[in-house]
Amino acid sequence: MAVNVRSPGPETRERIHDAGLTLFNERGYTGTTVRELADACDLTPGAIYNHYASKEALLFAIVDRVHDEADAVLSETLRGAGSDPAAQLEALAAAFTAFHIARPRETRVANRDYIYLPGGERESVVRRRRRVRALFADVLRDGERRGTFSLRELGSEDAVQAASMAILNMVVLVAEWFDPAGPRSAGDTAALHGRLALRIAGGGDRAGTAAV
Amino acid sequence: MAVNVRSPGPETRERIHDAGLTLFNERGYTGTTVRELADACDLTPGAIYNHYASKEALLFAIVDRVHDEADAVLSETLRGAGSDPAAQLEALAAAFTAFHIARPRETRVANRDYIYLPGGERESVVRRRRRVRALFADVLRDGERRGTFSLRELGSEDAVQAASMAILNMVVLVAEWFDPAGPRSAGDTAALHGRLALRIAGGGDRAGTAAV
DNA sequence: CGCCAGTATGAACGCTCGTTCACTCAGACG
DNA sequence: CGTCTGAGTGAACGAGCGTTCATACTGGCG
Repeated sequence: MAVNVRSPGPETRERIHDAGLTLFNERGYTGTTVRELADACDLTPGAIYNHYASKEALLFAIVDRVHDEADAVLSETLRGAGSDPAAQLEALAAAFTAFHIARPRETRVANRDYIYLPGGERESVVRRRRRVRALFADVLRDGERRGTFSLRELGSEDAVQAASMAILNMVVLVAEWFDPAGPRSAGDTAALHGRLALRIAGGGDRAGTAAV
Repeated sequence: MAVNVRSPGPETRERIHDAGLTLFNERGYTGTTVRELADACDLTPGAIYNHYASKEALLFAIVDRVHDEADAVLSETLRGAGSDPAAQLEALAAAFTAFHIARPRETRVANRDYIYLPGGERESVVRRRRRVRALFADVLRDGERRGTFSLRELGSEDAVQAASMAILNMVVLVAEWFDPAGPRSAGDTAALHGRLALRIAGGGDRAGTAAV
């Protein structure tokens, strides 16, 4: 009856991926039904299964891809940041902020709904997330050891952990409040987060990063 | 057949509330079924409805209560903090951190699952959350105006918003990584967050808050 | 002591869930 | 030109969902 051919290549798969992004973001994974997914792509529920083995498989594809992209952003940023821990931290915080502003749906779904993945896949995601935490913590520890940062003077056991989580949470949750129509641009906000990260770490303000 | 009386007063209602806290926290609101809820309380599904009108009503009771408690903590803290913005900010960040460490299930459900509330109730919750954001932003703005904080020197439009969100996200998400069995106590972590908040705001370090 | 209010049961309600299946059809290929 | 393949339909599957209801029991009150 209706036309069967809507796209030649793997475009449909991508359309489902995108609809999953939008709907999982808005209603959560368990709050989204396969029929809603199908409606959003102008498909019937059954057709979804020509492209993904299950609803869970779609979630994993979404979460996995954004983690790939995040890893790429972080490692490229680190590679271009030199060896100064302050420069590294500022660059990482800024780049990761820009990444989260550019992909609000992806990052929100990844951060919130990965818990619905089946055991093995969830663990693999958890491992990847821990590696990101460790990356920030390592930069802080490195800077602390070399005297660039000053976290020990806060007088708390292992302030590195709390500080790196403070930086990471600032960055990861930026899309919850950032308004693209607001007075501050994405780039400006990313740069601001870079400087706030340095403040948290207690270093880097010495070499005139103040005025822009 | 089985014994019908398990508790005299409104204790059962509280048991359901607590099970909701645990299960919503672990699986999310839409990921939790009324039967799981009932099992966790040694009840049958129907009995739940003697105490709550619906699953949604239970969610609202949970979210509403923790917001009441949060409001109480914040206003009491502010009342006892004097008029110095730095002292206010440090006390607010510390107290709110302690609150989130003490109630990890409650705050996680409130922060994540309030989106599943029906229109009117969700809006009321959103309003309350905005008021908390405004409280922190107001303290920052006040300190900025009085020269206690230094956010303008970051060279970004409205750095107050970004800084207050950085502080709030640090505080609100502490339970995601804080380990009660770890080397740092809850009180110590709360105090550390108070000092990190001052760093973010760019003030308060002048009057020897360094060593503890 | 009789009764009522409160709280439980357990079986059912209609609905919607994720998924499957038999089938259709268009386009590519030998 | 016949055939095969990939992508779609629409109806159905069993399971499980949130919720309701007739019924039963019990402790406290008049």
